Amino acid sequence: MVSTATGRGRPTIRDVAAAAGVSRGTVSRVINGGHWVSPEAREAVERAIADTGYRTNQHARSLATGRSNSLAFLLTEPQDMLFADPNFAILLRGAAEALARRGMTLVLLVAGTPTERENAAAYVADGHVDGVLLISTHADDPLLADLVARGIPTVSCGLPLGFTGQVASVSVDEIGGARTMVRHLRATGRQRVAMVAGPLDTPGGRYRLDGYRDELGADFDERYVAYGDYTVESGAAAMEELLVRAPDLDAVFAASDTMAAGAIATLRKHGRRVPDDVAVGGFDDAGLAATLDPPLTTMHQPFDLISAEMVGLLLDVIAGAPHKSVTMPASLVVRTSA
Amino acid sequence: MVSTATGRGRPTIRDVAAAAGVSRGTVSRVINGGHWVSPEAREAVERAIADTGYRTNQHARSLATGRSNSLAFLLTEPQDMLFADPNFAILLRGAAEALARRGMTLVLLVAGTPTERENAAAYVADGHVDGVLLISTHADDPLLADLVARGIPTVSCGLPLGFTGQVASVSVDEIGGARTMVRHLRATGRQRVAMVAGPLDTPGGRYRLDGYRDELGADFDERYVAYGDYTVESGAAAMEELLVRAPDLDAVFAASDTMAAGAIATLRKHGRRVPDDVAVGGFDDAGLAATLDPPLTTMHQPFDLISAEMVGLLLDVIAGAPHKSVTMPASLVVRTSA
DNA sequence: TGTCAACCTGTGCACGGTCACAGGCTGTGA
DNA sequence: TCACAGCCTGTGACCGTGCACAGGTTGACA
Repeated sequence: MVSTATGRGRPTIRDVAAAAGVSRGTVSRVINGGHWVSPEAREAVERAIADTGYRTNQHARSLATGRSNSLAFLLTEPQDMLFADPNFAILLRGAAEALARRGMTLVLLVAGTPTERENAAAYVADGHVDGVLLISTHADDPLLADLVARGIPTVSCGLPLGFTGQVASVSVDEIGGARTMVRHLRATGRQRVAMVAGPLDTPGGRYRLDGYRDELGADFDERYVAYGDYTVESGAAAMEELLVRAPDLDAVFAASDTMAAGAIATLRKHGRRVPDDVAVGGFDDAGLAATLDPPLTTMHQPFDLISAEMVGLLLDVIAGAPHKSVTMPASLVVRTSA
Repeated sequence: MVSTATGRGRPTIRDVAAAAGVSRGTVSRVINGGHWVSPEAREAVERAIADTGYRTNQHARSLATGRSNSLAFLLTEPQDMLFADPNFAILLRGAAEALARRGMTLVLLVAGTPTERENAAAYVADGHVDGVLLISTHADDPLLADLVARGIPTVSCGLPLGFTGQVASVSVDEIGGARTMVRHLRATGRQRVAMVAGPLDTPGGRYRLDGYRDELGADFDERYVAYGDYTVESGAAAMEELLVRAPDLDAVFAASDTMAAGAIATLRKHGRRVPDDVAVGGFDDAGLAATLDPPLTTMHQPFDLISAEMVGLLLDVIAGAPHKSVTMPASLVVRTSA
């Protein structure tokens, strides 16, 4: 019997109570943990729930409790950089799945333009979601400052440079990953490993360079480093620069796959074969890595694990746990370019 | 003054009413359209809203109205095919933006596994969202049947083959797009245009082939058609088949960019130059189209417009309008391959 | 002057839960 | 026999909004 006692609409907690011969309070107790409820009452309620086909009304529950049972996936990327990368989709999907497993849902918030940012901030501040999964590459994001100031539970994807300790985060081991790649390049016999680094105000720009420097130790030489901004074009330009400053280089570690793609194009233009003359290593294992010519050796970011971890961490923060910063290992994916 | 009259929590409609010297009902009327309310009362309420910093509580509103002010973006792709394509992200982002403009939000629902499908169906049936933006490539999707049976407002992305007329949809002009591509190939002097078609139980498989056939008219020849399943590998295999059956072909129209990528690989393997010996045209303008070697000439799907149109259509359906099917034009993007 | 429509306003109830509190029952120990 | 703790249950208030209804005011018109 899936009809309701009252006859109209979906069965409510009252219908269940009536069917079970108990009060609303008891039904509520059974639904939420069920402490201090006699076995007979619990069984009766559970049967009544099954009989009536009762499902709790989230809107009513949210109104009463103030919680919403959903998290926001907040994107603060003005450009479509993240969007263009299949990894982003993996992150999004992973988060949605991790939430679905807990009976929660994911609300997608896009905050590209200033107007959108305001709306998103208002939406979050209004308590429509219990917390925020923040996806942002920029270190000095004012939106993050806003979230922190309002005390909204937040987990950042990637280390939030200006807010260390103030907000929980999940990030890949940038330094360790960079060191792994440099070690790999040198292990295959390369002597002079150059680097195309990213902007220093992003964690990927800063810490991947740190890892490169750490691994090289005394062999580190400023002339072998050039900078890009994660675009393909900037990688190509940085490579041009390196070929002038350090023409004897025999390997390049790019701080992102996109910049590696640009670097490869430049190398080819100048007649340097990849990987025969110059080995090229990237970072991210973005979608284009496998389809590049030659297929790119790179550091894989475990976005599926990262998103699951972010969800777990955020729920902890919501429950009152202190902020934590979790680091996930990057893994070397050897293809052809190095 | 952004504090509340009662002192605790956020200001409610009562606080606004008190501040404006009117009743709750009048405040409610001002908020919702404001018909039948005197100019003075409206002004007083508006000022009171600004003074108190009042924002309407969606949970309470949803409980009272039964509406949720959000739509679901429902993905029914078992594999990550859609996810791997940046176009998917454009679709998602476009939908989120179109909703944000209306003060609504987008809930992401992933229904890959059977369990996920059930949960998603239950979630939707529970009235957590007002309607569903369905993203599915499979024609006979049981989830769609379920949605239709339950009378849940739905808009499909792409023509839902088994449900013509039963559900609103937004799709690209498959036939017209295919004809445009074939016309382009012939206009550049190609005489024997072959086709790598997709599965006939998908709209892209069926209608792009129809367009190809229509455009060729009397010149259509069954031997010049092979089938794939949208994967790169299947495109490569179909191309092998075509080279055997119709070795004199001088152009290929692939029903997707991924299959075009496979076709190009096969052609190169057999020493046919692209586009010198064989011109290749694709469909979708997927992310990989621009980075293929040579860059792929293809039909661009306007996913940004499609998503906005889907949202508009779904809101119409929710408002009680009859189901409509809207077709958006695909545009030819000429790169190097044809 | 009475009737009536058009306009504006306030009030009570409903939406479907949660939670605090009071109170009943039972068994134990003084 | 009484006090009291431990367990279980029911009730009323409340979360913040929308909506139907009733009623009040005003002006036009017969």
